[in-house]
Amino acid sequence: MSLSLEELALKADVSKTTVSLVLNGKSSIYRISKETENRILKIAKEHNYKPNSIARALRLNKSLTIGLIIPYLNRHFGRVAEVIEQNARELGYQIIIAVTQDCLNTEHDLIENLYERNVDGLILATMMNRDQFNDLSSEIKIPIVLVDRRIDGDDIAWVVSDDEQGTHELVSVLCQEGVKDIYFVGGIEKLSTSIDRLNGFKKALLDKGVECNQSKIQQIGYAVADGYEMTKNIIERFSKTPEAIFTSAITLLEGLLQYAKEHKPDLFSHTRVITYDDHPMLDYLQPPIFSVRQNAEEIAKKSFEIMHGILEKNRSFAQELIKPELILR
Amino acid sequence: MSLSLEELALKADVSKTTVSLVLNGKSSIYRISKETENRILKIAKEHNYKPNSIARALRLNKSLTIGLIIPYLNRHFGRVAEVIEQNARELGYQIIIAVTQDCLNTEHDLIENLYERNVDGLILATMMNRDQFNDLSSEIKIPIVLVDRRIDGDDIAWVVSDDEQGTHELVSVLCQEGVKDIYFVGGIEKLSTSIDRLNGFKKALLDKGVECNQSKIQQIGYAVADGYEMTKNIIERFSKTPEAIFTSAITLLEGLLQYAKEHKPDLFSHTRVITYDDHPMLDYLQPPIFSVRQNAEEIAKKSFEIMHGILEKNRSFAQELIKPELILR
DNA sequence: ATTAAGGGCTAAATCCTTTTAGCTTTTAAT
DNA sequence: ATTAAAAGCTAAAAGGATTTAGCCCTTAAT
Repeated sequence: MSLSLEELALKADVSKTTVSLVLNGKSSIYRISKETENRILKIAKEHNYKPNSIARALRLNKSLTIGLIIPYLNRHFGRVAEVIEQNARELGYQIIIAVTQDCLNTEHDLIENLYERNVDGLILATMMNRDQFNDLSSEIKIPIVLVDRRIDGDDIAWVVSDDEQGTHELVSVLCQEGVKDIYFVGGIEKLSTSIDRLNGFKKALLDKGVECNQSKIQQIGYAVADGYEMTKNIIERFSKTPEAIFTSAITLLEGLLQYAKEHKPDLFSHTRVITYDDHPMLDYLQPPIFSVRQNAEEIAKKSFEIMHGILEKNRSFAQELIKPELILR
Repeated sequence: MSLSLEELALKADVSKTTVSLVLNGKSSIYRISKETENRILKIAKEHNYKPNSIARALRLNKSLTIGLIIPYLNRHFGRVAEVIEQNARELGYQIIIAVTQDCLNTEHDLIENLYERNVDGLILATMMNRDQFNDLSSEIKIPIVLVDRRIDGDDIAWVVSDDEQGTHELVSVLCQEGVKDIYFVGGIEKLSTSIDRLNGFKKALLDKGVECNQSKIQQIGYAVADGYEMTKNIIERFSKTPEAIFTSAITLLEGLLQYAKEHKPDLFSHTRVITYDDHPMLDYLQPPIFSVRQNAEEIAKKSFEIMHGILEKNRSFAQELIKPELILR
C-alpha cells in the first residue's frame, strides 16, 4: 500500500491538511504558496501517492462504486456488463457485479447487500413489479437505473431495447410473406420484455387482420428447458405442423433446436423459425433464422450515462428505448 | 443508511464499545452480562442494524472484495465470473469485475487500479509472462490467483483447464481415424492456453508418428477476425484442401465459419473441423463439429476456493488442472 | 503608531468501527 | 477489616482522508 497523507506531510514538512488541499487542487482557494504546492506535488509524485480509497469513501460517503445486478452473465448481459464496466472505469467508477438467476428473492437480497456495501448506485435488470419497486425505493436511498427490463412509471429511470418495435418488425417480415399461423414462444410473463415482445407480435398479426389465437401463445420462462417444453407443446398438441414459430429469446431458440433435433428433425422443412436476440452462429444454421439483434453496447452506454448524470451532474431520471436491428439471412 | 453503532449505543444506554463487542460475539470474553447482551441484540435487530462496511474495511484493512480481471465477458468468462460471484457471495465476498480486452497495458492499469481500491485479492486471466508477473508481485501485496491462463512457477497459484490433455484427446480422435494432414489455428502465442494446446496437438500427431509441419501451425490471436485470417491463409496458401483443421478457441471457429460461408462453402465436404471450447449451437451445425468443453464451473469454483483459502485459512498457493470434456457429435 | 487586510498555513473534528488497556464496583477469601 | 479476584463495562486510539474555523505573520493604509 502506498504512503498515507500523514507520511507525505512529514516528508514535505507541512501539515496533512496542506497536503490534502494541494492534492485536491485547492491550493489557490487556501492560498498555499506556489513553492509549497510544487514541493508537495513533487514529493507526492515521487512516492506515487494514491489516496486510500476506503478512507476517502468513509469521509465523503461516496464509494465510486456501482452495483450491477443481472439475471445471468450470458452473451447479452455479459456484453452489457462489459461495456458498462468500460464506460464506468473511464469516469473513475468500479462495477460490482451480482447475478440473480432470475430469482426474485435473490434479487432482493443482492440489492440489500450491495446497498449496505455502500454502492453509489444500482443498475438493475429487475424482476420486480411496480409495487415491489416502490417498496424498495423507499428503503434504498441511492439512484437506480433499470436496464433491459422496465417498469411503468414516469419517475423510474430505464434503458431497454425497443422490444415491441423489434418484434413487430421481425414478425411483420413473415406476415408480409403471407404467413399467418405463427406461434409465440415466450418468457417470464410479467416482465416488460415479454409483454412488449408479445404486443409487437400481436400488432404484426393485427396489421394483416389476423386475430391472434391465445392458444398459440405460450409463456413459461426464459430457460433453454422452457424453450424445449414450449416447442414440444406446440408440436405435440396440434396435429397441424405450424407455419412459423417465433422464439422470444435466444435461449428459447436453443430449446427449440434441441427439441427439433431429438424429436422433429424435419421441423424446418415445414416451419419457419424466427427469434428475438441474435447470435453469430445463426449465420451457419440451415435454414437461415431471421433475428432481432439488441444493441447491447448502446444499452450499456446509456444506462451508465444516466447513472452518471444522476450521481454527478444532478440530472434526474431518464428513459431510453434503444432500437434493435433486424437481421434477415 | 441504517443506524450507526453510536446511535444504537445511545438507545441501549451503553457505550458503543459494548455494542460492538456484543454484535461481534465477544460478550463472554468481555463479560458483558446476558441481560445487556440481549437488550443490545434486540435493539439492533429492531433497527435492522448493519455495520457500515466502509468503516469496517478501513479499520480492519479488509474490504471483503475480490477483483476479477478477465479479457472479455464472453460465454466462457461470463460463466466463470458468474460462478465465482456466487461462490464468493456465499462467503461474504463481493466481486469487482474488469475486462482487459486482451491488452497488456489495460491489464496493468486495472491491476493497479483495483489494488489501490483495496481489493483483498485478485483473480486474474493474465497476459503477463513470468518476468512481468514477478515485477507485479513485488509491488502488489495481496494474493493473486491466476485463472484460465497459467504462468510456470511453483509459487504461483492457478486454476486452468487441462488444455494439453484436452487437445491431445480431441486431435487423437481424428488421428485414430487416420487423418494426418491437420492444421492448427491458434491464438496468442505466448499464452499458456496456446502453448498447452499446441503441445497437445503435436503430441497427438507424434503418437501416430506424424511429424508436425511448422507451416501448418498458425497463431495470430483469439479474435474472430484472427480465425478468419488464419483460415484464409490455410485455404489460399496451399493448393491441397486440408484434411482437417483444429481451431483452438470458439471465436476462431467462428472466424473459420465466416470465411467458409463467404469464400469456401464446400469446405466441410473435404475438411473435418474440430475445435477447442464447446458451444450448444454446435449441436445444430452440419456437419457435426467435435469439440472440447471446458468446465467453467469447476474452474470458477476452484479459483475462488484457493483465494478464500489464502485469505482466511492461511493456506498457501495451489495449482489445479481441470479436466475438460470431449464432445463427439 | 495603530489598524486592517491579506497571505500562508494548521489543529481538530468528522466519517464509523474495532480493539486495547483499564476503570469501577461487587464478591470472595484471609 | 483488608486484599485479591472477578464482573461489567468504557474511554480513547487507530485507521486515512476531508474540511471548517481560525491562528500567526507580514504588508499596506491611515
